Amino acid sequence: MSRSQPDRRAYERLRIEPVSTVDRVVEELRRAVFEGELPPGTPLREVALAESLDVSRSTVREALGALVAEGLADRVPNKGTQVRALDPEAIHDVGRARTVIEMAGLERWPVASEPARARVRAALAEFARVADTGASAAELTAAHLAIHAALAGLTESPRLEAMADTLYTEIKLALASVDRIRRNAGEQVHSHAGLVELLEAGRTEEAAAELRHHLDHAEQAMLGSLGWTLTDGDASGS
Amino acid sequence: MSRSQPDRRAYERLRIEPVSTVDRVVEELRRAVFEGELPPGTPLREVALAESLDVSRSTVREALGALVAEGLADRVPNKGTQVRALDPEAIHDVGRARTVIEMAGLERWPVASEPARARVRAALAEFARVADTGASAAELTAAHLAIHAALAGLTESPRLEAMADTLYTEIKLALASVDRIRRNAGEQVHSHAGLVELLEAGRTEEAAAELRHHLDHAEQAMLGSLGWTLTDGDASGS
DNA sequence: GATTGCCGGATTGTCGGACAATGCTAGCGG
DNA sequence: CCGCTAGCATTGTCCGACAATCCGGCAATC
Repeated sequence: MSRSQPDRRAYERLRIEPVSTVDRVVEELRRAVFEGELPPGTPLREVALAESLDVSRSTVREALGALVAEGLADRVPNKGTQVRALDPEAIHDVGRARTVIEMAGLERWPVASEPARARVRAALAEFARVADTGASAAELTAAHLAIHAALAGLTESPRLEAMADTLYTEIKLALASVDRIRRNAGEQVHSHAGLVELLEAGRTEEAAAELRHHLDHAEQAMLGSLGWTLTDGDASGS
Repeated sequence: MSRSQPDRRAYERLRIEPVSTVDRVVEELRRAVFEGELPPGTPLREVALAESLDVSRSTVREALGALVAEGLADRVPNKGTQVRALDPEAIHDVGRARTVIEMAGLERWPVASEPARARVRAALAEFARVADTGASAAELTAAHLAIHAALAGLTESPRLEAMADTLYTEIKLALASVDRIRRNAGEQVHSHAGLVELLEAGRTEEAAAELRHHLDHAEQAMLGSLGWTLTDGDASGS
């Protein structure tokens, strides 16, 4: 063994990602979904997409499979694939799940590695910056979720982080329908900053309580924002 | 609305699941992997599989995608798909992740729904029964994992349960290589029974400690059983 | 009038073949 | 010993096709 690698470390961070056609299709669909161009429930027809995107149906099919695996779409055998529609129950479940993971991360603050903690601080700073410069709603939520992702990162478990990521994906999906994101970004920043301060001060208990409160509140806000827009869809006229 | 449905309720429980060809292929591959017919690292060649299973390559491809999503295989672009090989680091991570989820479930014992608690008791009883009748190693681990799945079920969050399931899948995968499952099934039963007793008695703290200890121990046992069997595979003769 | 049987269009599931792009290996020449 | 090149194996993507299934409507039946 031991091929010649004199300066491996210098190149350690270099990475390239091969972009397959499928990847591009997935990316485009993801964008359209998050952008609200494809509202929840929209059927994703294979032939039509293939023609529109000028790729073969096989490619579209594979991309749709990826979307389903990602939680952005639902597939019913022999019926087709649709943009995922989240009901209040799903929102609640996402809330419960992420509470478990983020709380686990938070409790590990004292023993977490320095980079993991730094990531939380960095995410917080970035959120503050974004909130200040008054960015788009999507950017705001992205920055906000980055903080929570950093909290999940405190677990220092790739699997838990990945799980948290899928949850955040669902949240972004739910929020895609709601354009009127709450404007209280300032208050949000303050709340998170307080959370981190408590952590830095070693008052983990209080931080946990704060986080739990925050998550409960966030869930309520989300449900309130879109709870009634999705219940029973009585769109059938006639 | 309200079409005429006089006796809808009578049919409420009826369900059928369409079995697509892809499903069958996935099932067969899963079986082969768990059975050890396809050891970790085995390449899953598309054409060869297609010919062997007498299905088209498209179908195999889709099945492989499902396996990857399930965590049973890894796919490297332009190189192919292989049966997943778990390194010690992965084992450790699975351990951390499931600890978080199962602990969360356990802490919810007092407030969990009755069916959720009943599931734990049932799984425990089943494990004891299986251990008594001296079943196969695979059945034993399945019954064992069912207990832990029931613990995860205490969270009563479908998403967390699903996440736990993928973790258990990985554990089964890792254990597939190890035929010589620890024989101390009796002791295992005892340990879990004690855990549940503590829960029933409301001594949650002690139960948590017990579970944590059990999980740590299990991880050590797994690492010890296969830690050295998977490192560098020097199979190239010539 | 409600239920059932049947038909036609739309869509998905699966197939087979085809070809370019990529990765791997071995041989060739310097 | 090293780099280059050619060749082979395998995957990525495309195309066209057909059966299976779903859905809505319409006629037939009790």
